[in-house]
Amino acid sequence: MEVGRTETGGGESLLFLTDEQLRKGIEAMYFAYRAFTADPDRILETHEYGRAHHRAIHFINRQSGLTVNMLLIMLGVTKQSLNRVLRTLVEDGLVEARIGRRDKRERNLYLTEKGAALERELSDAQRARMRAAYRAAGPAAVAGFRQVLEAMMDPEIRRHYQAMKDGAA
Amino acid sequence: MEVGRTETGGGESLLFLTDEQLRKGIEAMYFAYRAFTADPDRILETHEYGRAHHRAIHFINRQSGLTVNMLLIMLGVTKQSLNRVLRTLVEDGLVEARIGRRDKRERNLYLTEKGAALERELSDAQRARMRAAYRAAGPAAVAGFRQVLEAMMDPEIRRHYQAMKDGAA
DNA sequence: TTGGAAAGTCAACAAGGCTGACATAAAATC
DNA sequence: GATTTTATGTCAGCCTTGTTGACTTTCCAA
Repeated sequence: MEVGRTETGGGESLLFLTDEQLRKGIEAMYFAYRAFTADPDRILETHEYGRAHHRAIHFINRQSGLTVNMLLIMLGVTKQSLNRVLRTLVEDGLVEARIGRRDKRERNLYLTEKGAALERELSDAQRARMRAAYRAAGPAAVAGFRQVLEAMMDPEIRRHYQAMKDGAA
Repeated sequence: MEVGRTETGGGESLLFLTDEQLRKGIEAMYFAYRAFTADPDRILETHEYGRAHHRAIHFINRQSGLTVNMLLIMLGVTKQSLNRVLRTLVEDGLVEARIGRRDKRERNLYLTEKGAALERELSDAQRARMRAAYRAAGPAAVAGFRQVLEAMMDPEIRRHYQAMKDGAA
């Protein structure tokens, strides 16, 4: 609590670590996250889906063929909770669950064309806001934005986040 | 969608606006927000409260004496939803709702000592994570972090966010 | 004095978390 | 080959926190 009100020997200001600065950061996270989810939420309403469906669709699109267990780890929810969501997506023909080749206990998840279409609609909207914010803030700010967010994540999740590469399984 | 893959005439790279960069930003927001709420959530559990109580307590602490209507705007929920939360906080003696001096229809909200104690416990935990992230990323990154988050907010909320000054009503 | 704003309340409902218990198939191990 | 572990699915019930709609009370201001 008494941290950040002095200068280091090296002369680098620590004023950015005052409680007031931290509180502004906390509020910024809260308000920005609300805006961040608002656009997809509006779209989801018209499709009779919720935020949980969006998350599942996002990660299945991101890493086509990932297993239920992997998705569970990414989302950090119980299998019962995920299953409810996943079942409706499969029933509605947005997601296909194929039995694993090597390990037949596993289910590999894929978006159907219909699922991919909804994913595009959702991520277009979300990216539009993110792009506007990025453009307004500029590349240096964006780099800092990403650095702070990464530092805030739980370490295990951060590893998954950093490992996630382009599209393919 | 085809944006960001070229360079401007001025030579400034727009590679930070590619869909892949935007997607990483989206995922970073999601994962970081989850970590951001995890610590307070654990504390709230032991007190039989939820995230909604935390938010109310946060803003009442931040702007002591604010009205129910103002709190409604900050939180972006319905009065019925807020009322349920606020009622338990008043009943449990964490919040005091005083009738407005000028306008007696209004209720000005204040934290009691007990309420302030819980607020401190919650925000200490939340600040600890934020401080660690700030320290790891450094002041320049923090400035960028705040810039991008502000640019992402809805304009009306951003005005409130920027207007909110230190403590007093 | 009356219209409308601020606040409170009741009821009903939905999404999406949770726990616990149990079933099945397949893989892994003894 | 028998047993245990793992991955998945499913049923039932609970909680928090959001929603809508209807209605009341209080009280400022035109």
